[in-house]
Amino acid sequence: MSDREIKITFPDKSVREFEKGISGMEIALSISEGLARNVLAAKVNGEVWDAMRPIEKDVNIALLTWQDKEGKSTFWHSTAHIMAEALEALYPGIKFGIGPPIENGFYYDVDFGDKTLEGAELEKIEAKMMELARQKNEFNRKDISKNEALKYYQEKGDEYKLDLLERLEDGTITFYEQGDFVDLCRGPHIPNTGLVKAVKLLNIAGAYWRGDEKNKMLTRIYGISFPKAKELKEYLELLEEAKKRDHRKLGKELELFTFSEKVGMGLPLWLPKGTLLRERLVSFLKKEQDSTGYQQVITPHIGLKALYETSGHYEKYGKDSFQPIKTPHEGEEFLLKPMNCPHHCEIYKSKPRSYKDLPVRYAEFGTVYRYEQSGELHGLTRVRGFTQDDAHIFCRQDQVKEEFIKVIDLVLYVFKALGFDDYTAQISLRDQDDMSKYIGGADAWNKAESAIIEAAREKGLDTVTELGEAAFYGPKLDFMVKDALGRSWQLGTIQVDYQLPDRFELEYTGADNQKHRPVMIHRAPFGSLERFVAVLIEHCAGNFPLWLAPEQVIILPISEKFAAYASEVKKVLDENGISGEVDNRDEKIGRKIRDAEMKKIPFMIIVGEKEQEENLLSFRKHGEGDKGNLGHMEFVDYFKGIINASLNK
RNA sequence: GCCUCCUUAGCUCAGCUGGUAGAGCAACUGACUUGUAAUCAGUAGGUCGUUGGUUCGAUCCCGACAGGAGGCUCCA
Repeated sequence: MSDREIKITFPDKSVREFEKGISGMEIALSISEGLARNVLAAKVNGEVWDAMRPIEKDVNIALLTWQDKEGKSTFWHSTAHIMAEALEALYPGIKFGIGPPIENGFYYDVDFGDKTLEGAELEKIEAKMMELARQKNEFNRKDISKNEALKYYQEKGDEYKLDLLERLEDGTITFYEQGDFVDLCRGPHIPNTGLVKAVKLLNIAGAYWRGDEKNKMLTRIYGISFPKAKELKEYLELLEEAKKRDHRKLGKELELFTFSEKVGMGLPLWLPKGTLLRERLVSFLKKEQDSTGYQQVITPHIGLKALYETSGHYEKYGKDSFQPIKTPHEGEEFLLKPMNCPHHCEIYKSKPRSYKDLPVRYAEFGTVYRYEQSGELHGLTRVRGFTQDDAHIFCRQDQVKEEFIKVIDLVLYVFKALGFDDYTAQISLRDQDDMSKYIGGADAWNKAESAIIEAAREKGLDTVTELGEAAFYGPKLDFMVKDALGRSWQLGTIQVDYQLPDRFELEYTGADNQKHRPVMIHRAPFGSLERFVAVLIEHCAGNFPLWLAPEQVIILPISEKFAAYASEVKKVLDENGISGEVDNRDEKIGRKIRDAEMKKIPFMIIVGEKEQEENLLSFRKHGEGDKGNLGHMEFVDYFKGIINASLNK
């Protein structure tokens, strides 16, 4: 082999020799024209490169197409550049922030100066983008010196790009050029604009430059693009489908909860059916907690301001919270409780504790109130008054890991019983560069963080670690679940806390007859009942597991002549803890079935002449249709069998 | 809190570049007494989110406020 040749290793480990300086695209062409047509980028030694970029040495290569995640990102990133080109053509003089690909599509942050971009203009931009795409302009990569780059943007007067450039090292800077547009960009990009066959700009939003509220707000345009028009259509249909699962829509349709302008935004009103669902969740968890050593406690909804001064919450959140409640007594102030822990600390303090008493586990379905920013409220997932399935475990340092692991087990059991198998476990640690956000010393933080990391590892959890996401008093392990539209929400949470025990001067007497400080673990498997119910609704599209369904069965008499028999059947169900009503409306059976199906009631029991004569019931399963006849108790057994199967550990 | 958009009957939505509104479903009344995803007929229901302004005249145009949607910031 001559030194003009290099060895290329493919994902299947096969090796071929090519001439030095060959590009990913040329390699693709050597395999097949079809592949070459679809190649968007090349992964070279694990790094995504432009397909046209020459390769100068022996490497591993994987050719990326639309099927690959990185292929899609590259495609969307390039589309963002096309959008920028279109915008510059339509609105000369605008300035650009950043324009990255995201999970589904891309965005670009733009400073339009005095102009406000209106939603109606998006179509015009889309049309311009498609026009540019059809020109099949190549994306050209160009190494550029920092000085030259600075000069270019100084002349252009784009302070955002200059801001970005200032943080970059000379020698690592590249420009990408397509058509008449040049952008500071690390790349990579697709070979040419012509690969983009369909574009949809989805919405306009405001976004602060560098995500900092103090900076200017830029206009962010979100969009998505595809290599085939059909795929865009399918994507938009998928979005429509997802909207049907939206808990806000289903919550209204299934009469679970509502909001009232008069009561106030972010303050959910639970309707009877929603309350029943919620109570089932509560008793499910209570039962589990009772058998794992928790004790229920109840504390009031308000507490003296001094309580939260002790806990540190007032200092941290006081000015952004619901303001203190005054009383006729001058100087007396109460706060709506934003969390239950201070109250629980005081319960712990109500009597002397011995090391033999620990761990002590206090659980409360505690309703708390937080003044969330108005723009952040969202259905049941982000509200201003909500109920946490809270508990605080007070234990010795040597019990922390074991307790933490027990809590993880509980959370996983809850998720399993409800069919959440697609969650991520996130370890949230402090931001070491900005300790002003937190209370407590580095030593306590180190201990707390390593306790969480170890426990998660021991349970074999698949975790991601986020720095700077910790609570102000301690690190946490959060369980995140996605909603119908792919947005991630935190459900279960477990937090280790060395600060509150200090602040409340909690103690226990050790075997050495000395006073010691307990460690506190905050935990909530659901997180909050509101958010949990919201995500549950979207997860099952309103088809709740049988044991949770607010209406488990509905009895449908063929005509009013069988109303009496229907009540007999209902009595049997009632006696066996099965909840359901009789549909005595003056309607045909087809209509009653249809309505019950729409209400997503798991079982329909149909009773008419035949059933009455033989003392049977005919039943249907939601979404499945007629399941035949059973005796009353046979049905009860069948029903209970389903529930037991889904709740067994 | 900040950007863009939205708000018409209980619900889902029509309403042609300004002349005080319409459908389907639900509700109510009556007929039908029904066999596995919508029986028929009739009745009633809205100061077009609120509030200023422009106009002879505003659901429609402009402003403010409230609520909602999608983001940003935030999230004990």
